[in-house]
Order: sequence, then C-alpha cells, then structure tokens
Amino acid sequence: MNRLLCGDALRIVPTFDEASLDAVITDPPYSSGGTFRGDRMQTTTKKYQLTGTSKTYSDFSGDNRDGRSWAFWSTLWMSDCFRVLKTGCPIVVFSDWRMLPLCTDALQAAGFVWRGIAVWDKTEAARPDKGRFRAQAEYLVWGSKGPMAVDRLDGAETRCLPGVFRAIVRQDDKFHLTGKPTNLMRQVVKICAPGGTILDPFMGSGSTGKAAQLEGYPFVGIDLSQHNVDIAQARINGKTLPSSTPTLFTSDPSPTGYEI
Amino acid sequence: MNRLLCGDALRIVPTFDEASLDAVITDPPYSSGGTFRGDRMQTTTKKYQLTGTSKTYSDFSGDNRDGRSWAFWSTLWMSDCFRVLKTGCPIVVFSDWRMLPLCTDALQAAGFVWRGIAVWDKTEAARPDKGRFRAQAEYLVWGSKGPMAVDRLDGAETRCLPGVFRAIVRQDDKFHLTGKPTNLMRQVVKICAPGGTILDPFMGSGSTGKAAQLEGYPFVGIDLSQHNVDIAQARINGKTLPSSTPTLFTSDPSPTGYEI
DNA sequence: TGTAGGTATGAATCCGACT
DNA sequence: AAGTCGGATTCATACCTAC
Repeated sequence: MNRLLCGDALRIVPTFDEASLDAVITDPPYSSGGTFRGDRMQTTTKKYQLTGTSKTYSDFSGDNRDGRSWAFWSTLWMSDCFRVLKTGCPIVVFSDWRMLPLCTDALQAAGFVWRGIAVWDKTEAARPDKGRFRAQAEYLVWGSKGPMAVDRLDGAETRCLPGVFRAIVRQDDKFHLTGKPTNLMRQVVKICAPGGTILDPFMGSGSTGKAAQLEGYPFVGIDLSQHNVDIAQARINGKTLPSSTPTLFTSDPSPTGYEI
Repeated sequence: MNRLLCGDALRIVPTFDEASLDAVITDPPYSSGGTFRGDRMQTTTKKYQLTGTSKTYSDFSGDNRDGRSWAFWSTLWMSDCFRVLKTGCPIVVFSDWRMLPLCTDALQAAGFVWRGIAVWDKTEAARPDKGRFRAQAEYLVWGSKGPMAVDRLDGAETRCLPGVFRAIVRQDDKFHLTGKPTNLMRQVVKICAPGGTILDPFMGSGSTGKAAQLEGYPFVGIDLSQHNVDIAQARINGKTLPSSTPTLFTSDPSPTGYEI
C-alpha cells in the first residue's frame, strides 16, 4: 500500500514510527542555480528553465537557501529520516555538483555512514557551455544507517547496482521541472531490500513512487504542494484525478493524504 | 617543448614564473596525508593493489586527521599552481569520491573559482559490490583563476567539452598504478586554450604529458620519483630510456630534468 | 512504415542595463 | 552600490512534420 501526504517533511516524518522504513530515496530542492545570492532568489522556472521555452512547469518553493542554511536544513530532515529508517538501510539523495560537498556533510552530520556517489549521466542532451565541461550529470549521494544490512538480502537475489546511470530526460516522462526519468528511478530503487517500504520526503511529481510501484516496493511520499501530490497520485494510481482532493497538511500531527 | 622534472612539486612550482602557464591538469596522490615529505615517500603499492582505494579508508571520512591534512597539503600545492597560472586559465584535479568534498574545498581555498565536476566513467569493468552502487567513477574537479578567459579562445575553434567521459582502463595502456587511459586524457587536455602550456605537478607515468603532446600542447611535468620521470620521458619521447638519467631534484632551487 | 529535415529543449551562466 | 532583470549563448538529441 502507498501513502501520499501533503505537507512539510520536517513536520510529517517525525510522526512516523521509529525504525519502520527500509529506504529513503529523494531529490530535495538544491537551492542551486547561480554564483550569487541574487541568482538563487529567482523563481525556479527563471533559474532553471531556458528563456524562451514554451512548456511551463509550476515553480516549487524552498529553493532559495544559501549554502549554510541548506546544509543545516538538510541535516534536519536527514536526521528525521535516520530515525525512521531501520538499521542497515540505505538513503539516496540526489544532488547537483554545486551542493554535493554540502550534501555529503549533511548526510554524515545526520548520523549516516557515507558509502559513495553514484552518477546520473543525462547524456549530451544536457545544456552545453562553450569552452567548458558540459554540466551533464547529477549525483546520487548515498549511505546507510550503520553497517549495510547484507543479511536481510539473503534468499532474494542480490545484485550489484550500476555506479553510473545513463538516462536521457524525455518530454513525455517529465511531469515536473526537475522530474527524473522512470527508467533511472526503477534502477535506483533497487538499492532497497526486496519488498521494503521506500520513503521520499520530497516526491515532486512522484517518479520515485512510480518506480517503486513498478518494482514492487510499498511507497510513502511527501510533498509541500497539493498540485504535486495530485499529479503523483494520478501517476501511481494510473487514474485520472479524483473529484475530492485531500486537504493540505498544516499543523495537525496526523497528516492527511492519499492511501492507494 | 616539454620539461620533465624530478622532485617535490611544493619546491619546484614556486621556482616558475608567475602567470606563465595556461592550464594545470593533475591526478594527485589521494591518500597522501602528509605535509611532510617522509609521509608521502612511504610505499602506497600495498595499500592500492589488492583492494582498490576504498578499503584503505575508515568508514568515517570527513574531519579526520588524514582528510584534514590532505586538504591542507592540497591547498598548498594548488596555491602554488594558482600563482603560476595566467588569469582565466583552468585547473583540473582528479579525485575519487571520498576526497571529492575536500578537493573542492582546497581548490577554492587556493583562490580558484570552482566551476564544476566532470566524471570519468570506468564502465562496468570496475569491481562490483554486491547490493551496492558500483564505485565505477572518478571525478574531475575543475575551476579557473578568476573569470574564464573566453577572449583568448578567439580565432581557434572553441567547443563544448563532454561532462562525462566513458573510458575503460586497459592494461596495455597503463604504465602506472593509477594510470589514466590516453584517450581519456586527450579529451581532458582540450580544456586548455590551443597551444597553451600544461602543467602536471604529479605526473606519474606521464599520461597527461603524452596526451598533451598528441594534442599539440607544450607540457611541464613533475614527479617525486625518478622511476616515473624516466617512464614519462620514454613515453613522451617515444624512445627508450637514455643511459644518463637526470638527477633527483633536492634543495637546489633550479630543478634538473629532461628537456625534450 | 520510413526517411529526411527543421525546430524545440536543457536543475545555466554571463554580462550589461536598470532600479 | 547592491540587488534585479532580461537577453544571448551552446549543441546533441528528441520530437515533429512533410514527403
């Protein structure tokens, strides 16, 4: 069973039971985009979308922190995730090149053992820049709560996962400004032990959830925006949007949302 | 014309003229913790040959002593490189995933503008790890001395370089424990403006120098080990070793070596 | 269904003009 | 002045349209 919740991860995750989940796989707002503070303060579409693009995506909030506060905030939500993960279970966090060092700091500050960096190669379709190395990769900073739980993989076939994923972004597979390809996420979720429940505290349009469903993992997703929760629900359910949408989670400690 | 020098980069680079070189491309020792020569002189073969780099580190990288002193030492030699580079010119430093955050810190501490991370994908030939993401990539942390010098690229054709290099490690193209494929390095050296002189303060067996030669760049290489300097000389010259090898650079401020 | 050719796009960046 | 705003740029690939 899947649960999709609308609200702030910093409020919702603490309501979950300790040591109840099997993996965290997420793509938080990077607060990147620009050398100067002013550049980060733009709307996300202004920062990340090419001027003159016809297709429009909704802006998302929480993308204007500076480096220090981004690391501080990341440590907070990663600590919450640490609490609800079972011992030996993995966390995977997407990052761009600029935030990568801060991301590894926050992961370790939250108590995780940093295990490595995997690479998402977006191929040569990524935006070029004359006389420079093309910024065509994003990074998957990953670690575990204590020693990796190899034991739990007994019985089920245990695979080595790739360290570099080559996956281009397709228009018909992109439901969010920063949406990830489904084929990429189907590979990534396999870091979770078979049948384990996966949490994505910043699910966006729900690519992690869709991939989890396709690979047979129960999924818990959280997003600040009702719009995104609706899109994710529709994608994962494979249905059109319901007439009655769930209410926004505010201060009530018991979140509301979809159970699908 | 190429120059190959034997000695300590921290002694030799300061003897070069300020703002006299056009690029720094290098692969420093990853685990060389020492500020002191003796620390770096210890044999690393045993550490690397059996397990690859990752097993030799503790599970808790970051602010331990090895990491701190590596970053400190890196800042020193990068600062030397900063001085001898012309304004607007690039520096490229290879790093493994563990040292990557420290490497970006040191690069910026030395005064460079950090511009990004490129990826060397060693492909699936890298050693697999059950139930984990394969550590199959190394990283090229790169930056520039001030704003990138686009002006100097006028006239010559300027291109966007790839951000992910796929290159398998071939045994017959490997003259050194951590040698890089020539095809990889031929791509990387193109970050240097056409005809510019490239410095590699830790040249090892000279892959950077060989690539520089093939792509038409003058090259200055430094290595602590006479053995490596001899190998590099032979590779770049395409000849057998000379009967009289150059003397080890010690405290004499005017280094000796090959001019080829 | 297949091929060829034109157009749109990308988790940017730089720079100059304006407030 | 520091902060904002907007236009130009880069090229491999996907996507669309015409034949």
